[in-house]
Amino acid sequence: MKNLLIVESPAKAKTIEGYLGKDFLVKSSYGHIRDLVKTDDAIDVNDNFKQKYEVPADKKAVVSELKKLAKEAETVWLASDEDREGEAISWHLYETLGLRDDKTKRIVFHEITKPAILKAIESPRGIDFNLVNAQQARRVLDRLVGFELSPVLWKKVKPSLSAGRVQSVAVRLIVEREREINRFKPEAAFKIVAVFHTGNLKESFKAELPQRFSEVEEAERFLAACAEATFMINSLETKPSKRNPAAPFTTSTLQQEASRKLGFSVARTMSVAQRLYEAGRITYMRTDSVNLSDTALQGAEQEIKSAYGEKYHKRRQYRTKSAGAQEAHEAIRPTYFDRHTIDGDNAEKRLYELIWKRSIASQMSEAEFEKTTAKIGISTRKEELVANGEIMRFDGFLKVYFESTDDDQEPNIDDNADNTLLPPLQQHQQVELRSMTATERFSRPPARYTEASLVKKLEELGIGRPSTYAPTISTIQNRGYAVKEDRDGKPRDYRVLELTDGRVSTSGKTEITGAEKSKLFPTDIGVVVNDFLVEHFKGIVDFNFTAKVEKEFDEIAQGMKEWTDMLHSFYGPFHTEVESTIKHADRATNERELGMDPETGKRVSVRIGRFGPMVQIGSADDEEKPRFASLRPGQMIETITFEEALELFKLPKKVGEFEDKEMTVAIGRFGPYIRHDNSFYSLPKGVDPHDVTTDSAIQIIKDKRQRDSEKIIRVFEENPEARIENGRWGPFIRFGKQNIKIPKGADVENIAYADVLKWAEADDKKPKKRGKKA
DNA sequence: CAGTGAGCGAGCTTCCGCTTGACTT
Repeated sequence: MKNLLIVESPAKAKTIEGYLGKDFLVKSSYGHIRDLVKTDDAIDVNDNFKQKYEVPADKKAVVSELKKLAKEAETVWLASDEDREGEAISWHLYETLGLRDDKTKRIVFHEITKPAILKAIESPRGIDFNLVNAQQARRVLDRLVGFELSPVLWKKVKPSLSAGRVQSVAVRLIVEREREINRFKPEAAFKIVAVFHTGNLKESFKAELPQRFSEVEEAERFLAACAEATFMINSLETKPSKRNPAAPFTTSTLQQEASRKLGFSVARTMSVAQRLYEAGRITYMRTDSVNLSDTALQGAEQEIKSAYGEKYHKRRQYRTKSAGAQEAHEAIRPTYFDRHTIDGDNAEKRLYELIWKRSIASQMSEAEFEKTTAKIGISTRKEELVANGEIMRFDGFLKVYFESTDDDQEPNIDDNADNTLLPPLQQHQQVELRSMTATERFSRPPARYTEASLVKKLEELGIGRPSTYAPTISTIQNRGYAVKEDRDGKPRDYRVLELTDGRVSTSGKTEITGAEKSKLFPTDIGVVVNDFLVEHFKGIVDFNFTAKVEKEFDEIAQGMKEWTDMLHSFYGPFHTEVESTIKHADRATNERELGMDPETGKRVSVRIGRFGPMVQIGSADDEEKPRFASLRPGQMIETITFEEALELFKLPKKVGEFEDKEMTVAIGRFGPYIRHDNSFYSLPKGVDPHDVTTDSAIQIIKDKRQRDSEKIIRVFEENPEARIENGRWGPFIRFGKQNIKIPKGADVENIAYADVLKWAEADDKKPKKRGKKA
């Protein structure tokens, strides 16, 4: 074999092999092949941060194969990515495979196209050790931070916790956003919306007052004045406007759009994209670049011109906005633009179409609009109402794609005065008022993060990389620092003043506010850890810490700074801080005292207990044992009120007997329920668990039994505990507490009791599924 | 789907970034 070329990704290797002739064998390193040993002695801080590396077990096979092939090859081409990590991979390969200078060449390319690769082969270079040193500084700093901070948390908070340059900032963002929301006091103001017509009722249109009234009396006076007024078009202005398409996808923008448009978690987006990439449908999905190769630009142009026509095409090159982008790859795009859709499962199809549309749109002409603004004078007031109309003159890129935004939560009522068509109007024309409303609206707190909007924020801060966004989001949830949840909203009253037929009437309405879907909430442990880190390691969890060290990594990469110098000046003060925190800091807690129990006169306090957040009445020193209750989902130590805490002790509650067995009402993980004879009966929606009486509890139990009995297909004579039932996915066998799947091909009508026993035994031997941690 | 909440202490936990399978459902 003449040439061995090594890239990072096996899918990439396959593609490149097709571009190069028989003289090249193309193989993959599967990312990094070496890492710091997992133990605490990986870095010798007293010997210039000397590192101990090892080939992890799952990389041994790859390394030995590459080693063998490298020995046989005349020339080894190291073609890992052109960024810090890629350069380090080349260096680790060079060292680990025992390569020789005279038969090793380092090449780089930013796109997987034939011309780019051939060109790269014509201009090989050596390994850039400045870049390698920058990566070592990054790697060592992250290890030092993570492996010194985490043990501090084990001592001062609780074992197994973790902290790091990236994850701890992610948690901080969530905690601080939650506090902003808790502190937020909504301000009410009245928004005026009018409907006019031109005299012809069919030609009606909406207009809005730009300013709002904070007092109801002001709004009332305004409406009353309008009742007496005549209205005239004071000015009419028509302006052309344009909208440009968004840049093609990067990892972060793909995660955001897939979250908004398809409802995917960031992890789901990445795994679906990985499948598309491996199937050769899209380019590499972990990228921070918005750049498209010439091949791609040509492909898009050809497809747009043939599918939509010449005037829809406009060649565009985008520039990256995010700091710290390393741009080792292209933007995420389809490999073949003429494939509008692909085969595959539903998720694959939908994600592919999103990528196809976004990429195609990025090379299309702008959409053109004509925006008309009419200002309407009021004879009895000096304010003007404004009506906006918009006509699309040319759809351009909107033919295939429009980008959604994050702020579509809780849309204001009547908020769509924009983007509508206005009837033909003229200056000084009189218009007739049809109706006018003043609606009480409230200012909104900042939005909680979704997984994707948190990724966006991290990217803006330059924290994390395309390959780590999804894992980071998972880590902070797995460690119990944050949870992704839905929360019900609360009703809120608002007032509406209405002017019709010259009279102002007031009515009260109710809306639901604060409902959340799939948002990130901090947990109590997340709050404690965050506050501890902010107090003792302000520098590390500072939002600019990464940006600051990245700047130094860049200087190292340019050969302007010694990587060990940088680490020395960081590690000295950091380590001192770690030592003194271990020695002097108090154990972290967020215990709060809420007051005195009116019944017993004992202290009521909240804190994190062995099994999670809890309320305690009384103390361990008391003669009488203290009482405990766990907090409910959605409740937090920081925000729970005295009343809510006492409420937790009212349940579980005995509500009488039925069939000689006690009935108990409690709230569990899935909501309120009645427990009776070791069975659970959920309360119907809307029933307050405190209001359940003996009679209503019996009724709920009977109802549930009735519903269950309707599901029973057959009870086995041999054993009334064994029966066939209709479940959610069809019939199954209930055998005492065991639920057994009916094997494929079995004749449901003629199952014998012997079959049941056989299947039950087989089912018992199957490994039990791992229970999720609560 | 409960309630549980002491203390002792061996041995363990943990970072970020680059890549996929091997798993289970």
